[in-house]
Amino acid sequence: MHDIKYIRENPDDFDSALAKRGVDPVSRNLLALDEQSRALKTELQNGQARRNEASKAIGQAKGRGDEAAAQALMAEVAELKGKMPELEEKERAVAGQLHDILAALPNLPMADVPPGADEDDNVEVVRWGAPRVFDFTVREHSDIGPALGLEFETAAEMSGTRFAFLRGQMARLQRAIGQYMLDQQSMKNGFQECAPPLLVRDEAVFGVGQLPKFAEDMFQTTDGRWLIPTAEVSLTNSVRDQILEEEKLPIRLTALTPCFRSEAGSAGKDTKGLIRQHQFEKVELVTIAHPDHSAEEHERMTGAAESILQALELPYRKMLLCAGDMGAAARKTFDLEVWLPGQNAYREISSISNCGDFQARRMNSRFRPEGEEKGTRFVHTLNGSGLAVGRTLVAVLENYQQSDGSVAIPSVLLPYMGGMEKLEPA
RNA sequence: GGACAGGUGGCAGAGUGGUCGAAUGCAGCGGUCUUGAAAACCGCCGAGGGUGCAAGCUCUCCGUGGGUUCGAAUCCCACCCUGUCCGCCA
Repeated sequence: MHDIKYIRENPDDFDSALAKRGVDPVSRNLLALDEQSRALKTELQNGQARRNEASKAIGQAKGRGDEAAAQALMAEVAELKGKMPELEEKERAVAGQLHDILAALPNLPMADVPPGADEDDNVEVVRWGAPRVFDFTVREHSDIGPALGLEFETAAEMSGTRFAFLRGQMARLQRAIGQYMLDQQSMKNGFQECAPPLLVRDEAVFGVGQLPKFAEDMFQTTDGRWLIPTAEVSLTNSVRDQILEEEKLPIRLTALTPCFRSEAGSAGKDTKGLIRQHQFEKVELVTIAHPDHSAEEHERMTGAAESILQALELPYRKMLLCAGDMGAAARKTFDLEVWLPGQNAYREISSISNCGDFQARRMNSRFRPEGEEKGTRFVHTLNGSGLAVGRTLVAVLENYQQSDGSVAIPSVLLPYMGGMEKLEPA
């Protein structure tokens, strides 16, 4: 949700920032609506002021028993009221139109975000770790997995494609990964552990910018709620409609939850294996930040996600997304891409975004600045995966595979594996 | 699912047709006092919008949306939510 005041003052900056994302100029149209809306408001409010004044006078006239004066005033108000509904409706229509356009526009990319249309224009920032050299033929996780308890057919029977059934040691390893990451983020990186709802209302989804545009990407329950596509929705909405004390910032939250995505637009993409599922687990990070510190929080959060990959000794690269590849709510996004030797490619395992005040405006999340400054300011919100559990499992399987079909357990996960040191084929 | 009670400013909590954007308390801010602090005392203190260079003027908001009325926090209707009890249930 954009600030119409900002657009009023910087229409060209606004258009050129959106142009970076491939959006056609809209400020002229918006400002015309804005002007119309304000003119209608002023006219309407003049009418309301007169009505209020007259109504008060009626009370006073009746109070002193001047029935004639009261009757005259009542007639005046009645006439006034005749034309007000029409004005009201016009004003509402224009304001609604303005709101709808503003609500559908994506966030403005920050100045240091590279231009570009899609992932080909993303910029590599840094590369960490050297891909392991294998002295045998490397396999993909979808080849290694079935002998180790990763069952796709079992799941397909009951749920269809894009679901997996994890059995025995494989289920255990996934749990270990989730537990380890949640422990790190909460105990070491300072994010408060949360267990939020998985079903949320329209407003919550609108607040983080998924609605109205991305309804088809989500699952909806029969009573109209949405299954969260990411815990970002539940965690970020924990401050909706609030005026926070400045000293409470930053608020850093984390949660390990299932995520549900319909993957409507991705038919045929990543159909093999665990990469793209309707249901997957993820450790999410969310920071509610002071606007002056969101950039440094963004770096900090990215570091928190990277620390997991480093501890697991999984090679990765950090990408700065170009304007066209970012999510609608983001102003700047880093992707972490883990090395998958089986696919011979880097694949996204985390996405960390600074949303500025975009979500805060939609959720009405503010804070009261300390000191003499009056009023309130919108907070900044950030979110990132720290990390996606399913894709981490994929990375472990592929990077730690052995020639005999077994998979070694990364040392930091050993305390979570109940004595198991490797996954062995059945 | 059934019955009842409620939803008011950062929080607590008055207010049942006009003088109510709303008593009071707490918290917060400014000041007096004090070596400093506390206490005490004095003052300020909801949010969003329109208009204006500004001071100011003005509009909207008492869960949401409708309605009654010259006038609604207050009356009516619908919906949403919260609490308590009962039923059911992991």
